[in-house]
Amino acid sequence: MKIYNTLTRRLEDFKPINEGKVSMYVCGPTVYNLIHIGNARPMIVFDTFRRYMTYRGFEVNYVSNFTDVDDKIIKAANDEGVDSKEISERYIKECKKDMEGLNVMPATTHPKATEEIGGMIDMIQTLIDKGHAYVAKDGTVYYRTASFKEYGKLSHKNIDDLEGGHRDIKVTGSEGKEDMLDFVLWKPKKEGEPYWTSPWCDGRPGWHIECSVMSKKYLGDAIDIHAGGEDLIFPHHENEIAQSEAANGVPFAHYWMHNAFLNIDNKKMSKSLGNFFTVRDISEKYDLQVLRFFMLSAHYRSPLNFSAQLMEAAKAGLERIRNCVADLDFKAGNAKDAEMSDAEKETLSKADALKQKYNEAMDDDLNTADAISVIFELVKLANTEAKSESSKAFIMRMKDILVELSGVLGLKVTVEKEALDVDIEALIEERQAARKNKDFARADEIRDELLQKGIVLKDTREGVKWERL
RNA sequence: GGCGACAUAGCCAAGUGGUAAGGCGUGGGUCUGCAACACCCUGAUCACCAGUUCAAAUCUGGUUGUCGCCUCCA
Repeated sequence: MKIYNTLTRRLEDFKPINEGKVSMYVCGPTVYNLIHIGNARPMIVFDTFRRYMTYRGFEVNYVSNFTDVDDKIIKAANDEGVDSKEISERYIKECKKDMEGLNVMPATTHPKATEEIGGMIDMIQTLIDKGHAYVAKDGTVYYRTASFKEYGKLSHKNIDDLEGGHRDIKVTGSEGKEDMLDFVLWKPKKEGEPYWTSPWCDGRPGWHIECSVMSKKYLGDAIDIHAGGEDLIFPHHENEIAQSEAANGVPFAHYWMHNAFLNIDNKKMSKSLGNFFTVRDISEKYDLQVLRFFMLSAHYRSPLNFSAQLMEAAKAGLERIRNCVADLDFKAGNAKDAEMSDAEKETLSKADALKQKYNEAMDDDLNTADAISVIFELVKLANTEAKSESSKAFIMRMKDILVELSGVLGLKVTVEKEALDVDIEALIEERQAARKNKDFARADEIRDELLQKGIVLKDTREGVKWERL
């Protein structure tokens, strides 16, 4: 397995700290609103990575946090006149609902920042004790960036550039800082804000310290992979490294993985541009599996553009895979229990070769676009080779491979078969009779009627098939 | 100003030295009462220029263009 490591800027062979195990931390959302489709990209990408590693036999310990204390949450709470906990709990619940729709597996652990304050205070104290942090007059605790020689190693920035940069925007209210680059570990409460008692002042933690602490607690001082959106490289992940390595004395994450951004109609998604979509918005128009398929159709490190047209294309593509699986299912139901023919065995060996190709694609820094193309090659093979006279064993094997490989991508391609209402069945039978009598007007009438009820009929060589819209 | 990414057919997107995967769409055809599904056929010399090489989309240099980070942000 090769992974592109942001730290070294190159593709590296993945070597876990502990044989056969993967410890992985993915920065989760700040829960002040419904998650947007940009939030969904890392969730889907790294969930797919996790599924693949699991598929390849690794035991994956996957931790993803919820940041549930933050300015935006407090603002949302004040706007609504409710407690900030009410806001965060509400949106954690909604986020989990969206994740389910996207078929993103729950993490091994989903820690919440507010439940880890004790650990944060401990780590901040350690940093102060080691001289990596200091307390300002107002009780704010800052990280002493200059004390960490390797600061900038992830984002590959050099500190002089950062300090002497030509940026006009200066951090305001930074009088207590020794250096402009120092960042907050703990800040004093303001009126109406949630707070915790600490040795320095009543207040709350800075954003960066949360992830360092939660990662340490649930995965240990050194972890295999730390992942998130590319915008987090600086300052968030850079600061996490500074905190964790200064406090723990060992390299933090061995591999840093970052997904590129999702754009909307070639522009960065933002509320001000009016091109802002929540996952919930999309779910009203599409099965969220379509969104997942869409996101995996490009490499995770490439910027991906979102548009209505592309969603339609994704929908059609996913439909092609599902049609194939449904078709195999249908044929299997009628197939005879016969020995597999030599031709079938040969086709299966082709399928196995494709499976190998799929693994190679996924091993290559999670090349899901290539992996999907392999699935389409399998679809073509199945559509061409599976016939009504094929053996059941052959058909089932082809189907299993398709379902398995799609499943590793988190794509559900099987359709739940449900019992039809008796009257619907009667209508289908009546229509068949009408067709036999060449009463096509009546036949079409029935088909339209069923369409109204959301049932689509297809007349195939093997008989009538139906599916729900 | 600093750092970085990208530029492949109508659209999306793999491919990082040996004459361009896959999907969507388009057009034509087969199957079907029709429709849908499926199948067959249909498309690019890889932004531009120069160089390295027997050989480049793939390496080097340059040009142009798009974008991201440097500020809360997936």
